[in-house]
Amino acid sequence: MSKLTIQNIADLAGVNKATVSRVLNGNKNISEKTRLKIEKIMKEHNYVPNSIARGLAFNKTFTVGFCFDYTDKKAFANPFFYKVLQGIEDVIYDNEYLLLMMSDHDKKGGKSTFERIVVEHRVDGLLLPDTLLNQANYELLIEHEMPFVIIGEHSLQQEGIRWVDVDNVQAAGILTERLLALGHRSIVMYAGAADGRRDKFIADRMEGYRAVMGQHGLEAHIVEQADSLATLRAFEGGEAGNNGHNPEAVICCTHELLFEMLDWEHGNPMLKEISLATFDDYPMFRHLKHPVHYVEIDLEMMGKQAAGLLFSLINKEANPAQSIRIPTSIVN
Amino acid sequence: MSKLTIQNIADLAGVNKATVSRVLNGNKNISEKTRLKIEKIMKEHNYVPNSIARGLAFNKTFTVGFCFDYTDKKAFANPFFYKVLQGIEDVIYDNEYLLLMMSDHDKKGGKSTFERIVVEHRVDGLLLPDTLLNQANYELLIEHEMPFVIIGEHSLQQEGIRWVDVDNVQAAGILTERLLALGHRSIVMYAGAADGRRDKFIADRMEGYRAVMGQHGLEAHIVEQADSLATLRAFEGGEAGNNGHNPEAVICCTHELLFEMLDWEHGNPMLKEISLATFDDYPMFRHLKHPVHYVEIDLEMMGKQAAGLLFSLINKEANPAQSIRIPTSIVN
DNA sequence: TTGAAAGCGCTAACAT
DNA sequence: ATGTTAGCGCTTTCAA
Repeated sequence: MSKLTIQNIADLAGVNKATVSRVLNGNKNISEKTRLKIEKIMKEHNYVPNSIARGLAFNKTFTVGFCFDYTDKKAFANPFFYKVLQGIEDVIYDNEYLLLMMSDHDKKGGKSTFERIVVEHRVDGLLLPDTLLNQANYELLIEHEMPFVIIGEHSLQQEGIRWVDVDNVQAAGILTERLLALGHRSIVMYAGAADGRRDKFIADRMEGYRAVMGQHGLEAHIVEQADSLATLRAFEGGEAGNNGHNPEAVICCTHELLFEMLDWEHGNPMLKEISLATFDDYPMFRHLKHPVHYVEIDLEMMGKQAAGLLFSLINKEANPAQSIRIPTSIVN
Repeated sequence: MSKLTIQNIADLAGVNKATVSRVLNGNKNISEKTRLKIEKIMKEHNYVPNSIARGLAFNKTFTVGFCFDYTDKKAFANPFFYKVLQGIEDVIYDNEYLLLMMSDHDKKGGKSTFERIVVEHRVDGLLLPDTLLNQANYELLIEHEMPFVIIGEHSLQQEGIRWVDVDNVQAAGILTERLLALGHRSIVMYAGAADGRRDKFIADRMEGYRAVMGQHGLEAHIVEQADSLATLRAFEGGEAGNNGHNPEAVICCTHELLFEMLDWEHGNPMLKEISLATFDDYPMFRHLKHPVHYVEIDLEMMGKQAAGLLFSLINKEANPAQSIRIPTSIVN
């Protein structure tokens, strides 16, 4: 039974519980002799301090929250999610912390889980995807002085928001370079429609693509709406005034767009002639009907950096790192 | 600032903090008048009780743990994981609980996270996959009187272990029925090699398949090891003494086996003639080079049932449900 | 170096 | 119906 309290140990050792507390917290003011005696007794009885009581005294939870977004399938049902998680866990466990996970479920009438966790101070800090940092959540975090780090670059314009993200400009750049190296010249980027403001990560990918195309003296063709290969071609023809041949390569800005395209073109022989490319690996790529080029992202590193940054905020370290951009590499 | 304590509210209301505590906990012994007054003050000041202090007094954490297994990709990188999770969260949040997630990371030297959480009583109950319930973990849970429910049927022989699982016997049965309905007679099950003891869920799938084949007067052909379609055929020929034609349909017991097969047979025209089937949906199935039949599982329900069962254990309800088997249905 | 005592914020007898 | 008081298990002054 782990019902042992610090008082029990103190009694067994014939000392005051304050003394036991001191060995628990590595206090220097204690004789080697009594420290060893107490440690021995703690081992023998498998004593484990009650972390709740500890938390109450310290006013800490020793827990970091990780909020995820069910609606963001991309970030959840694929390796993105768990590789990042693995990185996060690594550093959290190293710090003797635990991970509280939540989705941003709205509860009918009551508070959302996110709100509850912040308001009740159930965690010492929070990691959350950019998609979940809206104005309301932001204000809540600030009001309750809850340290947080965004995973994915935030689109909110507030100063002082720390985030960790893939370097999407660079990623789009090397992806474009790769397609150029394969001999392609007519490279189209399929970006998807922007409802309202364009997502930052898409905008960055567009930028990286444009830059590299420009460097090679080629024209960038970005398609927002499409529903067939023909649409991609038509756009290109209209925009650039060339004679409307098929693109040699298409960069899809998200997996969704890629799969959408594959759905349209199922069985279309023209597809075979086209190089497809996108961002982030996906374990099923090798089983697809069509090969796909993609950039590789060190997601575990991303998780580690995010958690590390969060801890430096939690511990109020002097000069916490600024926001961090993770570079990507191309697969062969 | 959420620095308000119960004492502050008591002072503002001109009552004792015990009275405030009573309205917090819905105690009946309180006049409508003072209750309303206190509630008003709490609202005005956005008072939120400190859940750690609450936990200390109640000796509860108001947190349920969910342990997952990184090594089990099947249970993690696909919808299995998050649909179950969604069900779990639903009932947890309804109960005003929170979800602590962890992987069973072994820490060099120190305790694993699992161990820490159990020993430190950081949660009131635990949900964990069968793959993680080994003898050591089981004993730890019992020793610390930690309520738990297994997701997936356990293979440990201890009595009184509660679990929630898909009815794999039934699932294999209806899958086999479906293939028979398509006119196939030569149906092979590819089960994969059993290293050590055969996983329970595979054994169940084998059983369901055998039963239905038997009912139709057909011979069951279960292949454990294979590395090509030819191997499947050779086995069939050797076993049944027929002339070694290709199977008309192959049921792969896991997604891994299915993908393995697709890898072998990439570009093999024979594959086109064969119906493939497996368990659980997978969002990429429709993009595969080859159509796949599968059974549908109400995973959200599974999560809800598991969490519900756990709560009845945590709350020491009189007659907690026994282990639960979730039926599956076939997709059309 | 060690002990005594107060306090973290809340609940729960026991009084009144 | 409300107040008083003693914990829950730990940390942390302040004394000794």
